[in-house]
Amino acid sequence: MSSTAKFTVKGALTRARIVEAAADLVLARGVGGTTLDDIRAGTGTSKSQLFHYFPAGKRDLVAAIASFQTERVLQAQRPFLDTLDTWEAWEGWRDAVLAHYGSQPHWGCPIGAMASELIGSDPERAAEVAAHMARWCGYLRAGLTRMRAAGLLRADADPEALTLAVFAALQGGLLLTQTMQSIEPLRAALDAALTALRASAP
Amino acid sequence: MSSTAKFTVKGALTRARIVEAAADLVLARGVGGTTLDDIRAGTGTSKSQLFHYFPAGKRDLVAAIASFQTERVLQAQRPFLDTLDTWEAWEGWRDAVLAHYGSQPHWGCPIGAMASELIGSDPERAAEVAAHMARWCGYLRAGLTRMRAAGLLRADADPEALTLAVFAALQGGLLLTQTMQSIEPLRAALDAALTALRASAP
DNA sequence: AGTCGATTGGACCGTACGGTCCAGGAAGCT
DNA sequence: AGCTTCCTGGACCGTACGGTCCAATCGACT
Repeated sequence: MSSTAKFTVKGALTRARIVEAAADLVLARGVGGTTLDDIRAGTGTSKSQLFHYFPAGKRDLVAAIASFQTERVLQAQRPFLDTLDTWEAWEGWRDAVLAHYGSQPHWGCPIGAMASELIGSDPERAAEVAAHMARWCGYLRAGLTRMRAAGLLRADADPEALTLAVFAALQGGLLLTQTMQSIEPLRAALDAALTALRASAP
Repeated sequence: MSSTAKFTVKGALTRARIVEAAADLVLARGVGGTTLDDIRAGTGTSKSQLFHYFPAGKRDLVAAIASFQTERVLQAQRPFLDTLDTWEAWEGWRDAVLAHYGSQPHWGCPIGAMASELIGSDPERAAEVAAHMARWCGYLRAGLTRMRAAGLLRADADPEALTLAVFAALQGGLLLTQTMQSIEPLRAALDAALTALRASAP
């Protein structure tokens, strides 16, 4: 919410610069591992600017980063994400996900890692991140629901459970991607998830 | 390594008490969210004891916790983990995993969450945790390899890829378990993974 | 009993980090 | 131009936290 309200163009630009640079730092070193001074140095700004654009300090900044990363990752999955109505779309989606995460400067999922880290230290922010993840899941579930309605999935298939399975495979694949420094786990996880999905075809 | 060497029985006991209590705290609040004072208070010990039993301080303690949690979680999967040679064993394993994580006081995987958090702040410790995860994976891969040899999996099945897929489903399911405060994601993820596994049967 | 190391308590220290404050520009508006 | 609001720099502060130190006590062994 909010976004560019109450800032001039210049201000909004500076704010955006901070969020983007901070997002990269947090992706690389985690929320707890990134200090405001790191961000200040990495963006060529000053402490007061950070608190000018994010009055609640690190909390606000973290929330902004979560939104930013969510938009970025959802965008990378388009146009497939909105039209997961066919098996071809799912294949395209899988490829888009692999391409996006394969091209990132760092491994792992910005959203999943933040959620996992924050849940123990800042439940409120963690809930926000969880909401973003739920939104993401919503696209998958919507596609599966439409596919079932169209007869591409058996009537007894459970879109909710299948959604969770695919999303879990995605998140788990990304976690392993991080620890193993390789894209293979993600590929294997997604392939298996799609195989499981197809097992629910009539 | 090391373990009870150079400590008396009483000392080893205290050390174990510290590790166990600290493991719970770290599981609940993350590594960065748990201070040495928290641990001191939570175990009724003193600062000097922490450094007596873990000379390198938090780093040593974290490493000990990782080992402890790994043993605990591997133990919970036995005896299935050692004999993943049949489909029945895999079903049993799935149930054991669900039962173990369902009975924990907190959601999420102690190992996966630590790996994800540490990778950005303490690469050395993260590598240790990753090694534990690799050991865990080894059991899955060994089972799948034996199954292929026994003809329960097609000759063109890739045990390595299937291992990654199952383990990713497990870790991803646990991550969602954490953010959604429910065991369902884990159940759905494991069911889908086993479905994908069965798709590689002759 | 006496000795020596293992064990424990807890005061203390240095610093890194989140956050505050204020003063000095830019930039928009009339 | 003059006023007001936004923007920026950077010194400063309080404290939380990892880590150190030393003295007191316990306990195993001779």
